[in-house]
Amino acid sequence: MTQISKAEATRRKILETGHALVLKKGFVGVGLQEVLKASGVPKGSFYYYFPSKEAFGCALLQQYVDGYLALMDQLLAADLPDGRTRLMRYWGAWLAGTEDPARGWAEDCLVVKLAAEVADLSEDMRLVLSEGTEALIARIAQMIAEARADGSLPGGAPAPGLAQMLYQMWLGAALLTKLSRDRAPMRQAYEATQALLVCSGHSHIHPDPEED
Amino acid sequence: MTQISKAEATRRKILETGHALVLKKGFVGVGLQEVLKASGVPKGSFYYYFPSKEAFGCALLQQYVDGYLALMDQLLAADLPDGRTRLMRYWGAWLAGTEDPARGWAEDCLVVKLAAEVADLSEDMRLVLSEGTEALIARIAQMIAEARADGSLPGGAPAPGLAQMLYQMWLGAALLTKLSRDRAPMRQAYEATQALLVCSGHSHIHPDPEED
DNA sequence: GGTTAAAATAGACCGGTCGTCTAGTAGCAT
DNA sequence: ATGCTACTAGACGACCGGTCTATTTTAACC
Repeated sequence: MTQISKAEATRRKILETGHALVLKKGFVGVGLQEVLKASGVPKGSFYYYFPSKEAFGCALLQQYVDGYLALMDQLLAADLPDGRTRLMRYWGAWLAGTEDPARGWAEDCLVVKLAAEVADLSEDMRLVLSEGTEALIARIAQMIAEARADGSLPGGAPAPGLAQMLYQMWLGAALLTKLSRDRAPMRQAYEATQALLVCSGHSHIHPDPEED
Repeated sequence: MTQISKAEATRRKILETGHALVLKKGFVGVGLQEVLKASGVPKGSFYYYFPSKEAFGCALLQQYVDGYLALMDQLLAADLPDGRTRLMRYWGAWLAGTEDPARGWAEDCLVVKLAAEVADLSEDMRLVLSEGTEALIARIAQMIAEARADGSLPGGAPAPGLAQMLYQMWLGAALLTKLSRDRAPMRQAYEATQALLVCSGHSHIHPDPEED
């Protein structure tokens, strides 16, 4: 089976190198030539592995969200004291990545880097990212629900809305951190998250927009 | 003095057209040629008005933040029933722009569109945007403080931190809205904002990260 | 070992990139 | 009118963008 995986290995190598490059320079900011050279793959080979740059971008994003979601599931399956700990461990990872302690994983987030660029550029890429975040938010909501079920978190606003709102906040925090080169927004988000989860019983976040 | 303003008018025209184009296609995604053609300005003239594409980008962003901040000051100076109304009017503008009702102004925000791209691309552009958001957050904090002073909003978490947290949330909401083509995140942000402003007395967002 | 199909590559293609340069026009002051 | 500056004009260079066709290398099979 090494023959099959040989091609797959090359494909993966391109994707991997592409990820790193795109994270730094954006999608349109990176040329195929650059990716290929960095991957040690000859230029002519690109269209053997991908039908177009856009398809390459989709694969890149798909691989990323798959990996991310898998990590989430791993966290969901991990046995930890309670649901609240699990949830806060997730947010903590935004601040400081699981392996690399200093560099949080917010600076490595492709959603943060590419969402705005991709949204107007390619419908296919947009969809991959959009569905990815949707699935992610669903998992966060699940975490909240479980934490409430085991009593480690008080009830309050509906979990799905709260999850979305929290994710939004962290997304914005990551963007602002990227922009200001200061981690204060991330810390702010962490503290706000704690506060919101505990006292969300008071703040009614309900899904009807009826009010003046 | 029409001579001076003639050149200035052309410069402004380039900036204006550039704004629209960049908003759709990103900064690196737009070529000078395209901007110039759309502006009706010949290609050779560009380097008379701007020393480089980067400088053009800085001017573009500077013009944008100046305009935005001016709009904020206008809102701050407007006489409205109370501070809370003023503040919520600001957030309301994110949802539905002042003039164009359907299309909220979140889709037209250059910070949302360019922050991630510019942060790694150009230090100069990054700084313009970063200082812009900083000033913006300060004005939001001021609004919160004034609303508390006139009694239309209860006290609670320190205004600067709250302002930053709210802005982050809206930034993330705008990004998610751009990505999903669904305004639900924006509505979510609006409701969460109301809840947070009113019940922030309970949720202590204090700047010490001491707890298990 | 020779045939054949698939995997992988080389390199040309055309158009666009930013930026430079020189020649030229318009408008005003003296 | 002359000279001077502000501004326009577009060709030009070197390079890089994504894409494609033709070609070579590799492996499989009998």
